[in-house]
Amino acid sequence: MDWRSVRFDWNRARAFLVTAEEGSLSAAARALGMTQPTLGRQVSGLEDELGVALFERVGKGLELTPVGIELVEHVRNMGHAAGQLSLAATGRSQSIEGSICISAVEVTAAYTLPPILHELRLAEPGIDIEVIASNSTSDLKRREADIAVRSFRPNQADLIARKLGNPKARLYGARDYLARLGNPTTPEALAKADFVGFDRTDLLINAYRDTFGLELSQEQFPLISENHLVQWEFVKQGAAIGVMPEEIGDAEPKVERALPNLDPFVAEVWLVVHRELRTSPRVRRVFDFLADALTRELAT
Amino acid sequence: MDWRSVRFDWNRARAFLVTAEEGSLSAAARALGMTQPTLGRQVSGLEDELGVALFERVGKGLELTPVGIELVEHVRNMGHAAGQLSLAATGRSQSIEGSICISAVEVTAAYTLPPILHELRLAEPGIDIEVIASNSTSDLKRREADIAVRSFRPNQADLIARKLGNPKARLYGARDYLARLGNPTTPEALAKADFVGFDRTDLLINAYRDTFGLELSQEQFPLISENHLVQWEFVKQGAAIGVMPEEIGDAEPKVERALPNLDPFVAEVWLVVHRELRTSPRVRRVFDFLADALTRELAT
DNA sequence: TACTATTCATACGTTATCGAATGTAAAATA
DNA sequence: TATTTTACATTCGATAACGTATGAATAGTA
Repeated sequence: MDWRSVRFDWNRARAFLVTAEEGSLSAAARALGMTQPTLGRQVSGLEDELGVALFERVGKGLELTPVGIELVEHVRNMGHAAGQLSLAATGRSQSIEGSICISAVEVTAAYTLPPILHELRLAEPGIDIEVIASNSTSDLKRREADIAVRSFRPNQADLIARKLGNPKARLYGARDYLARLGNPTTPEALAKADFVGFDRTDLLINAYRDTFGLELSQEQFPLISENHLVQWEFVKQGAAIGVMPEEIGDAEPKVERALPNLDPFVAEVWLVVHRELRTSPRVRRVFDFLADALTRELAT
Repeated sequence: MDWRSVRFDWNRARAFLVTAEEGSLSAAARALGMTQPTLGRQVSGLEDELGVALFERVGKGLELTPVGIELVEHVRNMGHAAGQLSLAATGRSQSIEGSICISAVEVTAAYTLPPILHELRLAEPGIDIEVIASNSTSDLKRREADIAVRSFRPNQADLIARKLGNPKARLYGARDYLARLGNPTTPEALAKADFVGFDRTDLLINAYRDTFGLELSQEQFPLISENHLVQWEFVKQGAAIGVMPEEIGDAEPKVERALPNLDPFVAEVWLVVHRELRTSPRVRRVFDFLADALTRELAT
């Protein structure tokens, strides 16, 4: 076998890949945890090494040359294989120490996980933990996280999911806000209040009607935020009615259940991990710990 | 996009790949033009980085662990993509300067190419040339060489081939050796001589019968060498009869044609290049130069 | 058994690479 | 138009990687 064609600096190929995908050296540097000069040197080093111009320096920013567009396909293949390698290696790693990344929706990340993860840190000081708080369903297959807490069963084949329970979500409002509304006891009475929502689509209105029997209109959603934590702050400050899991809503003294007799919304909680990672002692340890803690949390 | 999974040192992956394929750190170091301590550091660095044991240090030499066997598949994919990248980049490189690698059978490499390549060096001082002299049909698709001189039309789709001519090969023997045989003038008389051959299979005997009408037996091939240059030395020293292209055989004063009236063996000469590399000015320059020079050589 | 030829591991001086700081230039913003 | 933001290029000291030299251990051979 002859290795002439693989002798070039592979790290420079990585720099090229990330730079091309991110669109700038600075963004690539942020993504890789390196500095912009380093990325710049590596990319131009690759250009010299291959004898081609990959980027065109056009004022501020870079732009792929036609040659660069053609070659980025190949570094993308390299990157894909590198990702597979990393995935398989993490799965086969037998060391309990290292870092792990958990993805969860904002409310879970902010209110549910911290005490659990604190316990985990005490039990396993060698494990470093990173939490990604995002309502977007981050893709485990792309290694954005090692473990994810989800509210639905993922349908991807390579993912292993365990259902932890059925948390109940209820309507909450600040005590003074509910008082101002006259402490409504029927859906019809509450339907005159303001509500917080994720966006301005009809999905939320339909969900309120189907779940709680509340007939609401677009005008009753004056406060919109994609961020559930921001929504909750609005609720706590008495600006509107919002939805929260029981465990979190009941623990907040400023608010109380609106229409406590109403049937709650029954959600699901799934703990998800990539099949490849399941065999790693570290991932398994965290997965089992989370599963245990969250199950207990939901049982109360 | 999240790049956590590609943050590991890709050069270490390359070190792992070549070490696994070559079987030892020392061999990998030779193949990559690095030193053995460097490769050793890179491999163990990757092991630390991934948290897995890739090799088992067993006495002399390394042995892949089960995990290593599994992971080498992925670095092989990386290596394949890296090779594709290098190939495409070389093809797109617009710089005439750089190195180029030419593969040819030993006789061509030793006698035909040197004067031609000397001329080329004078015309293009910026091009460094490497010649691989090998009778094995080195694979252009694996980038063992950029350009190859072949005696047959390659049938791989990605290769571009140009036929340069039909060199004639004849039987030669040292003058004193032919005199000792009584200067044979018929195939029957020459068939009592000794011959040199590539191996001990029947292919050569059949070729002698079909081409020159010589009925030979295994016993008449006391001198065997895979190396055509070694064969030629045997012929020059009067040890046996051998085959050579006319241009080379006639230029050697120590030998003369055996049975000069016999029809020569008509061979073919093809110049071959990978389709991807054809667009490179450097490769194209060398290709055209070689094609021109070899065509003139064969016309004389 | 002694010898040779490999192999991988270690120590140390040198080189090359990296990151922090700074400069420059082009968009976006006001 | 002045200002801010964002991006790439350059410089220089610190650091990490490399190569040379050497040692230890193993497998093959006389």
